[in-house]
This record gives sequence, C-alpha cells and structure tokens, in this order.
Amino acid sequence: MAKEKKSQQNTILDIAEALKLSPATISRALNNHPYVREKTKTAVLDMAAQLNYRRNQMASGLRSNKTHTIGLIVPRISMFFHAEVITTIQNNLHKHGFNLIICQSNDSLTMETALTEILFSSRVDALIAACTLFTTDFGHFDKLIEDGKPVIFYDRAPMTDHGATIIKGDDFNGGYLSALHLIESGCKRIAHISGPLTSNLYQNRSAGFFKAMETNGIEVNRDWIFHQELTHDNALSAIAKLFQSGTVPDGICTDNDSSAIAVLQFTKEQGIKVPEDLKIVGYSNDPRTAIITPSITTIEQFPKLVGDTIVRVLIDLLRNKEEGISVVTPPIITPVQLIKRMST
Amino acid sequence: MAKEKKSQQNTILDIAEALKLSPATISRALNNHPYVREKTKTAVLDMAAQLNYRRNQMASGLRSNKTHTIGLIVPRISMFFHAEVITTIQNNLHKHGFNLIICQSNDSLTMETALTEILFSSRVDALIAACTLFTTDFGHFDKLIEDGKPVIFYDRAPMTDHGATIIKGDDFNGGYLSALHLIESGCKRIAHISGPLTSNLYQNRSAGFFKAMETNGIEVNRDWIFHQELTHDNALSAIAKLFQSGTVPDGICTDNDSSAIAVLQFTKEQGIKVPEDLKIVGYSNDPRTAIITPSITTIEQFPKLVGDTIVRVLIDLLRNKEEGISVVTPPIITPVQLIKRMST
DNA sequence: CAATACTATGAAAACGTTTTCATAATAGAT
DNA sequence: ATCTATTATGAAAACGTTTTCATAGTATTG
Repeated sequence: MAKEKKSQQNTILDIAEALKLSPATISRALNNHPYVREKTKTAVLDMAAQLNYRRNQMASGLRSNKTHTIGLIVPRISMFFHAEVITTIQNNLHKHGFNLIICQSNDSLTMETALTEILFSSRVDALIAACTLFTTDFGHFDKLIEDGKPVIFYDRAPMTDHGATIIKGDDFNGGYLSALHLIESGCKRIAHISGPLTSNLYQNRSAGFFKAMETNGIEVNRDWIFHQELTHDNALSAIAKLFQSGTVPDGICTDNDSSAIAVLQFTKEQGIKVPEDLKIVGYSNDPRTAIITPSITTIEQFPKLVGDTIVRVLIDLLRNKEEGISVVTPPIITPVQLIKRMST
Repeated sequence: MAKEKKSQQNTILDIAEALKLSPATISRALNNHPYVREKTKTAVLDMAAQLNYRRNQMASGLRSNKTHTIGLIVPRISMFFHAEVITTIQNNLHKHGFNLIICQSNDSLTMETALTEILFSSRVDALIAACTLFTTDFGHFDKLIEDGKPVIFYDRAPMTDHGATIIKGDDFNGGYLSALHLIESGCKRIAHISGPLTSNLYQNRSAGFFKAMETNGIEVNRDWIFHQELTHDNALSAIAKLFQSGTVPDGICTDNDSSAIAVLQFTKEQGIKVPEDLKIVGYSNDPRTAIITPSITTIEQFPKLVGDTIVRVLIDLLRNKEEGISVVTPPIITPVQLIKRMST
C-alpha cells in the first residue's frame, strides 16, 4: 500500500529518503557546502530536480535568518525615473536569486515610516529607499541598520550616511548644466522653479544653479527663485506670478519635468513664444518632454545606470556581511547629462 | 545577574514569560482566537506593544502555511495603466495587512513563467497577474490553482477561467466607442491599428470596432486593419503604409496611446492636419495624450476602479478559502469611457 | 445535584530548514 | 604501522510560531 502524501511539495526529507542520506547532507549539498563530495552533490541536485524540489523559503529563513528578499521604498512607481530604476533593480536581483518587495510612500513620511516597519518585520535582507522629500529625520531606518541589514539610499538621501550607503545623481552638476545652458543660449533673466529645501536634492541643484549664474556674472533675482513641491499646479502659479510683474524672465530652469510641462502649457495659453521669448529646461528626461511641442530640453539621470549601481553595491554589501567584513561604502555620485531639445 | 538576550527581537515567549502565560495563549490572543478571555487578550496586546513585539512572518508562515504576501505580475510597471492599478492594489492590500511582491514580465512569456515559479516557491497566498500578450497557454499558473491559491487575472486574461478569477475592461465596448466616435465625427475611411490577436484584448476591441462599422454601414478596408505589437515603431510603419497608397484614411483607431502618439508625430512630419484631415483615437488615457498637441481622444480604463475591484475580490476569495467555501467568482467586466479631445 | 456543554488555558508536537556537535572515513606525515 | 589532519556524513537541536490534544474551570441543562 503506497504511502499517503499529505503535501504536494517535496521536502529535503524526501530527497534524503530517496538517496538514503541524511537531511543535513542534502541541505549542505543544496547550499554548495565545501564538505560534501562532488558525487553526492550532483546526486542530490539531480534528485532535487527530479522530485521538483523547491526550497521552503520560510523554513530556510526562519532558521538562517535570511529571507532572500530585498525591500524597496520609492515615492511613486509611476514616476518615470523610478520606474526605470525599479525595473533594472528587479531584473538584476532576480539573477542573483533575490525577491523584491516594492512599496510606495506616496511621498508621505508617515507612510514611509510604516513601510519601513513592515519591511523590517518582514525580515528583508536589505532595504533600498528613495525617501520622501520631507524626510529630514532618518531615524526610522536605524532599526534596520542596527540589526546589521544593509540600507541603500538613492536619489533622495540623507546628507550623511549613518551606516547606510548613498547613491545619488550629480544634482549640483545638473543644476549647473541647465543654468549654464540657458546662459550660453543668451538668457539674461533666469528664473528657477525648484523643490523644497528640506531635500538636499534641491539644495544641490540650487547650488549648481547659483554657481553657474555667479561664474557668468548673471544677477540672480531672488523673487524668481521658487522652492515648493514640484506639482503641476504649483508650477502654474509660479509662472503666473513671474509673468505678472514688469520685467519677465527669458529663461527658466525647473527641477522636474512636470513643472517644465506646466510652464510650457502656460506659455501656449498666454501666447508666449518658446524658445524665442522664453527658454525652458526640465529635469529627469521624462518621456513626455520628448513628445510635447516644442520638445523640452532636460537633464538625463541615467536610471539604468543607477539601478545597476545599486544592485552591484548591494550584492557586495551582502557578500561582505557574509564574510564578517563590514565596510561602509562611500557615497557614489552617478552622472547626469543635458539633453538639448526645442525649448531652448 | 541579568539574563543575556541574544536577539534584539522579542518573541511570543517573552510575552508569555512577562505575563506568566503559555506561548499558546499568547499566540491565540494575538490572532484574536475566540477562546481567550477579553481580559487576557488586552493584557497580551498591551504587553506586546510594550515589548515592541513583531510577529516573525517566517515562523508564522512556516507553521500556518500562510505568508500574508500576494504576488503580482505585470508586463511593465512603467505603463501608466498598470502603475495606477498597482498603486491602488498596494494601498488596499496594505490596509488588510498583506505584502505585495511586484514582478515584471517585460512581456516575455519565459519571464512570466519563471516569475510564476518563483512566486509559487515563495509561497505567496495568492497571485494577481496581467499576462503577456503572447500568453495563450496558461498552464504555468495551474500549480498555484491546484495548490488552492487564488489566482486573479486582470487586463490580459485567458478566455475561460480555469479556476481563476478574471477581471477585465470592457474591450468590446472600448473598440465600439472609439470607432463610433469617429463615424459620428464624419469619418468614412477608418483604419485600425490593433495588437496581436493572440490576446483576446485585441480580439474584443476589434470585434467592437467591426460592430460599430457594420451597424453604421461603413465598409471596412481589410488592408487598413493592423494586428501587430503596439510599439512606437510598428505604429510608424503602419501609418506610413496607410499614407503611401492612393486613398488615405480620414480616421484611425489605435489600441494604445503610444501608437496614437506615433501616428500624430507622423502627421506632423508629413503636414497632415489633425483633426481636419485625419482624426485619431488612442486607448488607455495615458497622461501623454493630454499634453501633446493636439491632445488625443482616448479611452479611459479607470485603473483605480480596477485595482479596487481586484483587492475586493481577492479578500473575498481568501476569506472564503478560510471558511472552506470555494466559489468560483464569475468574470467581472469593468467599464470604459471615451475621453474627447482635440484630435477628433 | 449530577451530567453535560462550553470556555479558557497549557504541554507538546509540528512546520522544513540550517547548523552545531560528534564521529566515521580517508589521506598525509612520521 | 601509528598518529594527526582533513574530509564527509549523521543525529539532534534550533529557529518562532501555530495547532492539536488534554484538562481544568465554569456555566447550563435536565
């Protein structure tokens, strides 16, 4: 009479039984442990394949305290830059045998804190995060770090790593390049629609902007510098304000593409000619900037490169951790590039 | 001499010890088991909070065979429709205490199969999938279904549920509405750029298109019906072909917005006036259709509604499963709506 | 008041791995 | 040949829960 199997899934014990070996040896063989004969190893691997064995992640994780799962928190997956980064991260991690739990904070600090908590209690092996624009206190990530889990911040990162690795774009250069481009295109009266200064993203872009202005002896009109959440509506009200005074700008840097698009729409409604009367530069190379008329000059951030870098660093960190080495990786700055289009 | 604690994390045993109760009772209290006194329950909950207890998902999952994790497979998270659906799903699931593992198939059947396998072996409690356009055999999902895990297909779904629940947009109506709109706008020579007929998405949209044409006595020119992957380049070559023959169309339905945008770009290059010479309808209400000039008439698919529906159904399925009821939910069709813009 | 049903709890097994410890087998050194 | 070091394996404990089974206490019924 055949044995009644309750579960469909074959376990390590089934392999052990089939090969007349102990479960310990099977486990070792599957994990490529050095102290197991090549012959046994292949036998185990073959049998595992034959029995269609799949490791039970939960049992494995419970014992070894590893989940093979990485947590990711982004403000919004629908943002083009993040969507590209996520895709790259996922594809790469997949190759290394890791799962990815993707979470969205919707740019809410409360949500971000809650998600961090959830991911922590889900025992992710590491956390990758692009923070909220309003995250100035990074205390909610400490738990992970204290627990020895690698934490990588990208795009929106704290000023100082407190045990985390930082990978961010060259925002200073981005701000510099876009202002410089306007200056070189002959603009004299340049405005800047930037994001909240709570984020060093915009601190750096602003610094780059100022640097370009200063170096080229262009005066900065303080009323033309906006620091506000970079929404479509905010950009509209900013541009409206800019154009209701006597002297109007002839060039405008925006720190995201949605704002650039809003500005462009305003000019269409008001009959302002772009690029003749006003030149516009965006930020991020959102696909919309390429298809709008006129197409918008913007800053490319190379999301694929960012994603690749993140995974490379992460795998290194995990490997180092495995071997007891705990090196704090210095911040990595990824390049940016100006994409010239019809708006300038 | 104080006891040395190895792990930072408090477990159920710590609560048990603190309250002089057994771990069993703690577990029951935490899971809101009926056979535990209200007094004990609150005492446990209080102590849990005080000790900052977090359930170990892996231990819990190992024993109960539940992960509180849902798998999601989409072709591409960067597609606007999917990004919106995902966001909604995630926010809703989060409220119900579920994690979400988001995976991208990149519209590759091989990838989709691999991901399904991974999610299965990660023991997700359920799977939500928007399939590849080329998924005609849904066998790789059978494992999950046989294992009793709820499977929900949305957007791109098989014709017949084999134990899975289907939630999809009203594609027939979408195709019908867009063709009807062109007809009512006076178009006589209408082309259709549709997707591969391996997906019933496009079968249905085409059927709707034909219905509208037939009902209104407009003849269909078979050379003007394209079934191909809906990429930018494919759309360009299709429109080029349409405009190199003697009689040219005066209206064109496209089954996604990228194609509509490609068509619009072609018309700009060729000096064809939209909407005067050619009217264009897209599909999905991608944000780009609203900002391009002229803005493109398209079909709204209500991604938020789709996401809400998915989660509602999923929670129902899981609850039913809990109670041993196994009802197969009939397919759900979500509405679509024509958004009129400047291209028609 | 006895018999029964229900409520509330504890002891211990179970989930499927990994890992520690012990030990057998083999190889290398004397 | 004997001793030591290395390689290869097994037995059993451990991870932190949930769940089954047993049982004590309490309420309900006849």
